[in-house]
Amino acid sequence: MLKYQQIAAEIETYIEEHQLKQGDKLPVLETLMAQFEVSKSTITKSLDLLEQKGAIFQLRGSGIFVRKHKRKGYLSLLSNQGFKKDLEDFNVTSKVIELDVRKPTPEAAENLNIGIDEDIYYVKRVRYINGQTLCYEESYYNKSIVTYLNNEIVSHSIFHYIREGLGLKIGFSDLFLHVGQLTEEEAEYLELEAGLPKLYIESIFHLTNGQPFDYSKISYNYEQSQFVVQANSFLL
Amino acid sequence: MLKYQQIAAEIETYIEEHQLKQGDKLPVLETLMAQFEVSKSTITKSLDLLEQKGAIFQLRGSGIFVRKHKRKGYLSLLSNQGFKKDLEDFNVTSKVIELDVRKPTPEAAENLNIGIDEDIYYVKRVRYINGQTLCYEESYYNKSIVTYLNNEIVSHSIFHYIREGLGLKIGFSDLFLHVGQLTEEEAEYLELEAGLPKLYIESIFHLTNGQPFDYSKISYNYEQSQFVVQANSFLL
DNA sequence: CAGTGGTCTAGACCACTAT
DNA sequence: TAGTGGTCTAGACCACTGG
Repeated sequence: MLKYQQIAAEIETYIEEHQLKQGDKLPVLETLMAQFEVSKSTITKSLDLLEQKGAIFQLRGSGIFVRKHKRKGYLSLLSNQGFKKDLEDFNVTSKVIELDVRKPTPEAAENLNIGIDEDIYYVKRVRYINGQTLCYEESYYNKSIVTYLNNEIVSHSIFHYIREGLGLKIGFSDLFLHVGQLTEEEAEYLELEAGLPKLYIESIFHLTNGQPFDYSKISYNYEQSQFVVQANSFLL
Repeated sequence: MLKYQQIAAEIETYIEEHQLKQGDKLPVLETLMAQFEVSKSTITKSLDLLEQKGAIFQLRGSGIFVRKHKRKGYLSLLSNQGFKKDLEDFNVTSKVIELDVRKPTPEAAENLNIGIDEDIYYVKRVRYINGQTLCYEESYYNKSIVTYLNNEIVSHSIFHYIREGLGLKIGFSDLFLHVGQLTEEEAEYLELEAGLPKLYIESIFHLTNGQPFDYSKISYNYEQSQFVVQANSFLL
């Protein structure tokens, strides 16, 4: 682990363990430099990381302060992390409805940046959190990248398998969010009524080299859909 | 304007003007250093900024590439920018329903970090975008910070006035997002039916020194509620 | 293994905050 | 105006990608 990541992690742990609150002051730069025995730039990089994550804020001429929101139970939506791993703290299970190799829809081909004659894995799932329906999901995986999937893999974490099993490096994603109403089919899978609200997300995941490998359309149970965004500076 | 911001802006303009697409390669670091006559760290900082914004991605050992999503008409939701200024490109107007000085609700006092006996400005508005209803909004401003508001200010951009008129520096915000159903009152103001979906956002805005000055509860017309998140690395 | 991006340093100098 | 964070430099060295 890199120095600046290590230091960021340690500072975060420190804040956690000492139960520091919003506005509490951290040691000044010089102290931190001495304490961690690194140069100013390295400390600065650590602090910038924590600032991005919404853990602290820095005020030139004044100091470094803890930043914290008080509410629990929200999914953190950060531009540099995507949906956080918070979900994994809960018991998430999946029921596989369909899994096969087929040709992509024109829409899927477009988003995966492939021809409509190339193979993809098609996966349809319903996911549950603590026994309640979480989302209904249709996914398309570029088969020339994600070369193999089976029922076992798909009913657990596909992404974990992609990283660990296939050794691929996931880089970044584009998420498109809408609010809408459940269709009959979605409502049935989510055990809700048609016409009720849904959070609908289309996502495209890319490897670190920019190749898209997964295009998914997901409808979330609105009762489970609450998240927090910690925003920083403003260009407004 | 700082060097690294200036350079980032120029690179972004360059991408725009040359209509570069996802995957197009930018010059290597050494070239950029020479071209802008700055040190490596400065270029790196510019590029990191652009990477955060989702404009490029960098691949060690390979190069610097353009990153772009194709869809238009989405509000960009970035952790380091909040809701982007995209909205200002459209014609947004406001109708003020209520505006007065009063005592905060316990909830507002809690979120503004003040006592329930201190004064706040209470504002209720409906906002329109291109003639359609955009959102219904209830806001509480800490009067000891936002010392004056009137109908004229409130029917235009309150934040613009806070920055320019009052000379305050806005630092960061916490947004809490939910999906839900419109109440009778909200539906009436938004010219929709009760029970239809809504995007509901509670937001708390802080000055650069961490003081909260605005607590707002906003219900968005779901037809206007679509946004994009460009996420980067993964801790998953 | 050549090319390229990433980390880290030591230090000069600048800009903002609070008193 | 003292204290504190932010920018920028020049350069050494490291780590990854792809032919």
